[in-house]
Amino acid sequence: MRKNSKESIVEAAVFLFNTQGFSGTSIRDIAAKAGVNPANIAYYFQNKKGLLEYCFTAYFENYLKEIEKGYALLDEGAEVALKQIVVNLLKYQCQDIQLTRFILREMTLDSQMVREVMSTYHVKERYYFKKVLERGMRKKEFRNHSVPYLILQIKSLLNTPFLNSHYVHEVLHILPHETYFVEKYSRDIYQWLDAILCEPKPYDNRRIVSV
Amino acid sequence: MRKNSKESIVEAAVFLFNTQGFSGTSIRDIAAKAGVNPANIAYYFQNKKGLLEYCFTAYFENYLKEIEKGYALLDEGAEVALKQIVVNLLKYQCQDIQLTRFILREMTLDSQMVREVMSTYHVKERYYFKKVLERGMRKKEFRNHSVPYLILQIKSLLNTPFLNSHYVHEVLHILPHETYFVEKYSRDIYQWLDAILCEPKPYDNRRIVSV
Amino acid sequence: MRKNSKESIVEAAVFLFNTQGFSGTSIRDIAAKAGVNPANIAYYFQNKKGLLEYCFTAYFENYLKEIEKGYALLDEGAEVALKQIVVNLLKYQCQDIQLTRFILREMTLDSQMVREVMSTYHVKERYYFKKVLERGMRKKEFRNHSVPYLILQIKSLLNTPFLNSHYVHEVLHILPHETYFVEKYSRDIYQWLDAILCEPKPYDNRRIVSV
Amino acid sequence: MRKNSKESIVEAAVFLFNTQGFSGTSIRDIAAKAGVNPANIAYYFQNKKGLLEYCFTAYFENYLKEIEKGYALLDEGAEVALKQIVVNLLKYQCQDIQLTRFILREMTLDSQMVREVMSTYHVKERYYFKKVLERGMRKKEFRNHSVPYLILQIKSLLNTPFLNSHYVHEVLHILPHETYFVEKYSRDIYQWLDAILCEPKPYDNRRIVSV
DNA sequence: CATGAATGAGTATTCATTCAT
DNA sequence: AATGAATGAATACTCATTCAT
Repeated sequence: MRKNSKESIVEAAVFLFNTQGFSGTSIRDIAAKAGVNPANIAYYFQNKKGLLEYCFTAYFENYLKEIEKGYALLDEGAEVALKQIVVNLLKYQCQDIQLTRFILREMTLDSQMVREVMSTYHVKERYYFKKVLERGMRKKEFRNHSVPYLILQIKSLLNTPFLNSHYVHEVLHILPHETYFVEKYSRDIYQWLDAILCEPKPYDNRRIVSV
Repeated sequence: MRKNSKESIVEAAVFLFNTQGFSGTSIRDIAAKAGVNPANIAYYFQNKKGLLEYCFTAYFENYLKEIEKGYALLDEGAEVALKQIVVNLLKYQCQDIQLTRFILREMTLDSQMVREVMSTYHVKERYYFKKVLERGMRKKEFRNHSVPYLILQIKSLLNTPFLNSHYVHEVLHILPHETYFVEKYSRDIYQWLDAILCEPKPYDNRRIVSV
Repeated sequence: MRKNSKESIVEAAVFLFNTQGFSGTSIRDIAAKAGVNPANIAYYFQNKKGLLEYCFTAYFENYLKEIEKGYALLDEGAEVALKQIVVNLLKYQCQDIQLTRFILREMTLDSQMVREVMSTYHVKERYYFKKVLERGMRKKEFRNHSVPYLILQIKSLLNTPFLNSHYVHEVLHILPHETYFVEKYSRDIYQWLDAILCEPKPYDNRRIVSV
Repeated sequence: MRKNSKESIVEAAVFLFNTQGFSGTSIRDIAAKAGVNPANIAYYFQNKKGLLEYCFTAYFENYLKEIEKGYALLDEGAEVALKQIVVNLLKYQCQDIQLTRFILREMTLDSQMVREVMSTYHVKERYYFKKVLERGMRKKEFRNHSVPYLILQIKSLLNTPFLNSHYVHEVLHILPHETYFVEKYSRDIYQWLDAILCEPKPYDNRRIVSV
């Protein structure tokens, strides 16, 4: 019926996974919303788990790329690289808030897949953050701090607006999907980095490309 | 036959909801783990949703109390109150990390219950935070800032270690359930508050009761 | 709680059996409506089937008595006896329309209990009707007719208003619980008996006691 | 795999509903008797209630048609039409005694569905009966009588043999499914109509088509 | 590519009943 | 006499999945 069955399935799945959770969503719900036959999902993704894996892989592959794009600037300074990573991830997660929220939520479970994702993507992510932070500290750009605790705090600030987008919208009246949000919120995180991490120096944030 | 059927049901439920999610956990799983008959769950909690509501209510009632205990110190200064709220919530969430993780995750869905919780507990929570922050700004204790964005960041830092306790443990090797964690992490948050929020002044954090 | 638990249980049971059927009614529904503990029903009636049997027995014992009261008039003539039986049964079934409807409906099933009731009460009932009809025919009071078909028609007319009391009320706007109904309806049945069964003779229906 | 799953489900359902009642019959019983998977019932009829509705609709749609076929003869006289309706309904109900008994029994409950059926089919049925009876009275074919009471009696005579087919068979030894029954019983009802309703005149019942 | 039919295993829930108190 | 706790079995229903077409 539809032009692009596969695409419309993913679209419907992300929407429903996002609002009801993975376990709370049935393949028939997805098929109904996508306007396709349930058996079609098995055809494209083997089974429900395959559809989940498809979403995870797509998300984290590109997620890592965004980190690597910032990490590539490490030679220009740890601060530059770190701030670029931050803004890249913010933007990336803004692109598809529904998918982001769903992935981040699912990552809080204790499943086989979560363990696999953590042992690959998250370990790589930690590697990049660690490299940047340690280099900053070694070069006296950054003050000394516990690296894991810094990563924890950076990730806290990066993920919460998306994971709790409903709360953020309804209670705080902040709209994370608007372009203004990235600008404002990245400035807040920069401020936190400047205050907590960076040695005081006359530095402006102009170098961070914001595209 | 069992001494405390009701209690053991809740215990098993929290554990399983935590690891598998609410929808991913069957009433039979819970009953099996608790060593009771599945029908007993209906007897005590009416249905699965009732068991969920029981957990939510218990959690948020006490959650609010912790905030209110800090808020009561407002006359001694906004900073004192805010830091007390922070450490209280950290400790409270540490008490039962499993329950906390499960509740925080479930709050990222778009269910009827989530809407209800947000419109009561979260709105009250925002009220207290707002009062403290605005009072701090009015009295020149705090610098001027966007209140919603401040709340967003405070909640980010407070929740993430628990929501992502698995990641925090496996990837960052931080153990949120150890007493050391609260000490270390609350100091990090205080540092952030001092740097971002508080007007520079010779102030020590000794006033914050850490019990 | 209640003064008379047993009585209030039966009352509630009859009401619910009547509206929802026996299988469609749960012991908890009954207990709730009667304001007693479900275990109490087992105490009084052993089990759900016992409660049913109690209703059946009470109903049919008195049902038969009403027939026998009419049958006792056989020496005064078959017509007198038959009409007395008719009016007695009409009145009896009017007394507790709810119970009557429920019993009559349940008698249309193929259960063990139904077979037992039929092989005792209904066989006796048929015996009395047959005796009266055959005597009427022998004495030339009645025209010759098929006895079973006559019984079938008499029972049709006697039971339908109660079995279908809802239809009778809502669609035909006849109210079988009003005293007027017995008067009017028994006259209709007499008219049918006179026309179909009785040999033409100057006879009035005054002899039939209407108490 | 089966040739006619849907048909065999309905067949099994009618048999079991007839003997045990709707509430007393489980979907598993039906599936077992029909030799299909229980989930198949949900596939075809959505749920148990859907299966019930299917039976009701099928029954009453055709039931009304039989009435209308007789009503179409009204121009040939009220008596002709009425007797044709009677014989049509008798035959129709004989066709599937099991379904008829089950439907008639279920109509004695106070459910939502019963109310709906009554407010559509039964109201239409009453309309046709009323039209025929009033026309007969107006044209002096019939004596004056209470229309609702006449309808009540006609329906009594028409339904009871089927509703109580078990009793009729076991106690009275009348076999309503044999062709002889319709002939004999319709003659009895005609006799009743002639005696009670029709003005005395030399009329024979030969006009009523008995096919 | 796509689908309607079908299924076995699983879901939450309700049931009548039991029993210690 | 009466009840709260507890249970095993049964309930209707939903699930992801398979497969012939």
